[in-house]
Amino acid sequence: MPELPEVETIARGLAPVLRGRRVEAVWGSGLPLHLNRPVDLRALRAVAVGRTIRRVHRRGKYLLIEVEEAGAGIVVHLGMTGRLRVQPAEAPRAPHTHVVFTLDGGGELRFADARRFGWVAAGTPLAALAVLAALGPDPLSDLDAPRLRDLLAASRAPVKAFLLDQRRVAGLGNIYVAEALFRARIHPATPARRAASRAPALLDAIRAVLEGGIARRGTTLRDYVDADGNSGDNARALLVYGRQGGPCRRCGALIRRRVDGGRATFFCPKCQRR
DNA sequence: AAAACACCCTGCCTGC
DNA sequence: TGCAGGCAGGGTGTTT
Repeated sequence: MPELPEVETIARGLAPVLRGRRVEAVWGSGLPLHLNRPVDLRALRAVAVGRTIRRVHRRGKYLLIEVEEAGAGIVVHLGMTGRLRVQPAEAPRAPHTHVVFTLDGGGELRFADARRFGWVAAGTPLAALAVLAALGPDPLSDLDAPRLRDLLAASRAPVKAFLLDQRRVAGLGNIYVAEALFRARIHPATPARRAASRAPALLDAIRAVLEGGIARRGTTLRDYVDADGNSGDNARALLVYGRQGGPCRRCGALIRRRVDGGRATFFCPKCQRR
């Protein structure tokens, strides 16, 4: 599932290939993507066609492709099964390919997404997109312990729901939240405001799991591949996610799985007490 | 106002 | 062997 480390890995893989390339055309499958919304091809073409890509980076889980026009660019959200690759134009397109940017020099930037939870949109400028403007601080660059403490203290939500809310902290999904809470020894159902005093440890844990995920090039459970089509290696480093019934690597107790808000939650009942 | 929940989608896996 | 049903969890819109 593309969370911050997976999007970062894709951005790092795409950046050297895309930088300096000119977009010549944009194609769409015609199928709607996220929330049954059609892709606004006209807007994509207006921003991208004839322009040169200057920068490829990430904000939270959003991939940003900036063009030469000041601040303008394309934003891609990978949803659950989205894939972004640069491939030769003559190479066969993967199933569920929905948006294709033709590049000068013969390559194509292709967005494929089996479940169509992802989306692609234009921003003029990117910063004006409401979804980006609403994002909370990036835990690797814009967050410190006092700020996290204040954010936690202001929320009545369970700490797991707090961390999944992109308006609070940007980039965490179900996998890395489970891992971070385990490392910080915080039970997922703990009210956020009661976890505020442990903000320093929680921030350390968040950074450790995200940096580990990036170092291992992302977590591949089933669908995720990087910009080169390679799986990530982080799944073997997971300590609680998907390990229900297995022994805790720290204390040996059996990892539990429960469902909160319709989402699977994994934790060690001994290391993470309420 | 914030929190809880339903919903979109497809592929894979399980159980009958 | 075939098929129904459950599950995966991103974000958003609606309800509580």
